[in-house]
Amino acid sequence: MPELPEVETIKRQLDKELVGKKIKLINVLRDKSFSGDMSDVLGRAIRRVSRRAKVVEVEFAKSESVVIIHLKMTGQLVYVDDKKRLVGGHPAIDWVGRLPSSHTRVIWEFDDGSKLYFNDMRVFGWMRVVKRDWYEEEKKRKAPDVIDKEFDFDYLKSVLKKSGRAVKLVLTDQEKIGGVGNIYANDALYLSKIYPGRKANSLTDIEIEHLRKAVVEVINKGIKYGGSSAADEKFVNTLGQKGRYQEHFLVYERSGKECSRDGGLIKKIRIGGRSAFYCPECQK
DNA sequence: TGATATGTTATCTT
DNA sequence: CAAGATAACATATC
Repeated sequence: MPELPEVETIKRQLDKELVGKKIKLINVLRDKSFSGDMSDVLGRAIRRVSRRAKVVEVEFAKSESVVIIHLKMTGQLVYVDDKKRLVGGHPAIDWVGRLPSSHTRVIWEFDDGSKLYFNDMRVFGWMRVVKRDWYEEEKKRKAPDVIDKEFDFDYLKSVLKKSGRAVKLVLTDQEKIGGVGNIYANDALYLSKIYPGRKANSLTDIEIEHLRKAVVEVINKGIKYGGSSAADEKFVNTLGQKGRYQEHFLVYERSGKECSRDGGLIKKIRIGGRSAFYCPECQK
């Protein structure tokens, strides 16, 4: 579930809570979920939590290493101290249930007794300790984030013109554009009135600019509403800070419902093995 | 029981 | 070789 807005929401919460705390120990309950040499961050104080595309980055004082975290489809981070519980990620019972849960893969314990739980039902996500220098070089080779200045008309056009794939697949291709996943891709295409299956290289200049604006708009809206909690809302109560973007979905998970623009019935199709939602009346 | 699931990547197949 | 399509990862829910 987490796309850029969800990861940004998590990043902001964690940055507010974790800076200055020292990690006492890291308890790895599932080997696949953690890699790298943790001795380089144990006992070090957290300096900053940041984000690049869908990756959370944790920086430490007096350390050559950083910890990077990818939640993939079902990862969630839950921070708990005496008074509060902050969560971000996949909506699952862990948000409000007892911790650690059967999905808890890694636990960080801080010097003040607070804890950070990394839960991940499907175990696709990861936490990695990597060298800062190596990671900085890696990042230079990555595609720009969709909210970076670099993501302008010329950039998007050059990416789209090079591909004959469905435009929705290009939008969610992290090699080309950082941070957009299925939810926001569907909504951005709806906003710009473009059929998700259109060949990327068939878009006109005007459509490309509409699409670029729409992507930026839905991503910023997602951040504003604290991300989205998609389905499974029944699992969340007031203890879990669930996002509210799902209340603003334009087409995502709205198949069979009316398009708010012209009343057309929203259809669900499959593109590249993933679901795509669109209004057949206004998306061409 | 079978289909489906929000992300990424390895492995085919053109 | 490269672009594109598809399977795979591991688990839960409808």
